[in-house]
Amino acid sequence: MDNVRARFAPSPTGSTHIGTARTALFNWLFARKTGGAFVLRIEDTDKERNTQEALEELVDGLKWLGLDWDEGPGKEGPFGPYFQSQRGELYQSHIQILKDKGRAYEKDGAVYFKLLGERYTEFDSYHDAEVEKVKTEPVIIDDLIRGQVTRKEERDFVIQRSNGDPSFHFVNVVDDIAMKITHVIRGEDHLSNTSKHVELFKAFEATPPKFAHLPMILKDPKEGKGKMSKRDKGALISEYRDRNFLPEAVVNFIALLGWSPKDDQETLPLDSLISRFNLDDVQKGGARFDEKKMSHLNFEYMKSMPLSQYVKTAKVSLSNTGLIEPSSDESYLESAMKLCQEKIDSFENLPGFAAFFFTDDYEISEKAEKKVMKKDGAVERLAEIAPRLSGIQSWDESSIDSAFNQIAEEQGIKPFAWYPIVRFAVSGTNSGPDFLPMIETLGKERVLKRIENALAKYS
RNA sequence: GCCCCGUUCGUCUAGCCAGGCCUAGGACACAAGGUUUUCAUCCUUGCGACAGGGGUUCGAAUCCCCUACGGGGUGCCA
Repeated sequence: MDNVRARFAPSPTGSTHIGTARTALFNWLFARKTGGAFVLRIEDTDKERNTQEALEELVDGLKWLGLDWDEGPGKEGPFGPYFQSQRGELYQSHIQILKDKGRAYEKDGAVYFKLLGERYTEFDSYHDAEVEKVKTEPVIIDDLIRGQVTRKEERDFVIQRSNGDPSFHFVNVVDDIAMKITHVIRGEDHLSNTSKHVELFKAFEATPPKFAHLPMILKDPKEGKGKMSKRDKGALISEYRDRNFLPEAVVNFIALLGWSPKDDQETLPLDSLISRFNLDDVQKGGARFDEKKMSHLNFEYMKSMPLSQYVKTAKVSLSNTGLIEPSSDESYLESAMKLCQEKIDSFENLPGFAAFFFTDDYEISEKAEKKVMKKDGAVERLAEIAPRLSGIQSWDESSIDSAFNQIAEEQGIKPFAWYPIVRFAVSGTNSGPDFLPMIETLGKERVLKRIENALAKYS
């Protein structure tokens, strides 16, 4: 395939939806895969609904996901401008072309596209009125995912609204022609409209591009019926950014919604996605969003991050919650994060998981308290281990280990008898990072201090 | 209503176009067990699907038809 030109043509009317992001991703992947161009075109013809904030969010979102464009806002190319609101002249001249050909006419102040064929009127129950219809030749939509789809348009449609704005169907086609778009990859919700577009391409004597209609992303049935909407949980990509999900994981996840690499490989970073992506492998049926799988993928990426980068990202969520200062001890932070990295699946949960490393004001789990401290002998265990730990000269994992082993041996029981109690005393919970390294990292002073406090509280 | 598209484990999917290798594979989730008995990690095992009915065929998840169900469209929204 030479000279592939794919485009992503969103209209900035609200927050960026996960389905919108996937459409962008698939276009981008296809362009990168084929060595073609990825064009970002802003369809802002609906003046009432478009906002600057929505545009910024869209652009930020694409950048965050790592999707760059070859032509578009901020990156002018030979077919600009890339805002439809700035292409009025082109549309006007094309309205005129259709009028000159006798394929457009005015009615009620709007301009309609005129279909070819025998006209008749019929009662239409959906519109609850007599409407004029046209017996047109069937239109064949060449769809890379669904094969050939045949449809008929039977009513003239508006190409310019009475307020002077050209309509979506019209600008879409005019720009696809003008920008020499070869492949139109978009949601299945456009499939039924595509016959309108093909009629328009034909009227302009242009070859229609190849189409690929992506399956819809459906709502969780618990949330209702239909396609996922912006109000649904997990629907907005800004949500993932705000929750500190890794963009690589989000991209990977949405790529797997409707597409599969055909083997058991699932953790696919952007460059693997490019090399393996293929439009033929896109699923036809709708997909449902699964937050658990999203988290799983996020965890995979979190585990494989280099520690230095993990720490960098962790700092953001830790300082947002006030747990660390910019001046905090870097090496302490690093060893604490090393223990967290293998345990938790999102940076969102990090503050809750790791708070005790950074503050004495961490949360005490009542459940853990009941389970661990309310047992007979717990306080005694804590009291007898304190002097042993206090006696350790060089505070490292193996010394701590032998302190526990020693007392265990003397009493003829296993060292694990002490673990949960000490863990609770120093962290307020019965779960967390691996025990010994955690104790080492916390440091002798903190550990002893907290055991002392616990003793005072529970004695 | 009409038109178009779809339907494999709870979920994402492999297999379908080129029918036998499918007693339908993987992942997430879930459950049980294990990991020198923290644990949200890790490992093992388990659970679990071809929407239904007809046909074609020696043979169908794969091809055809019907039904059911789901989705989309039917706007001077995109």
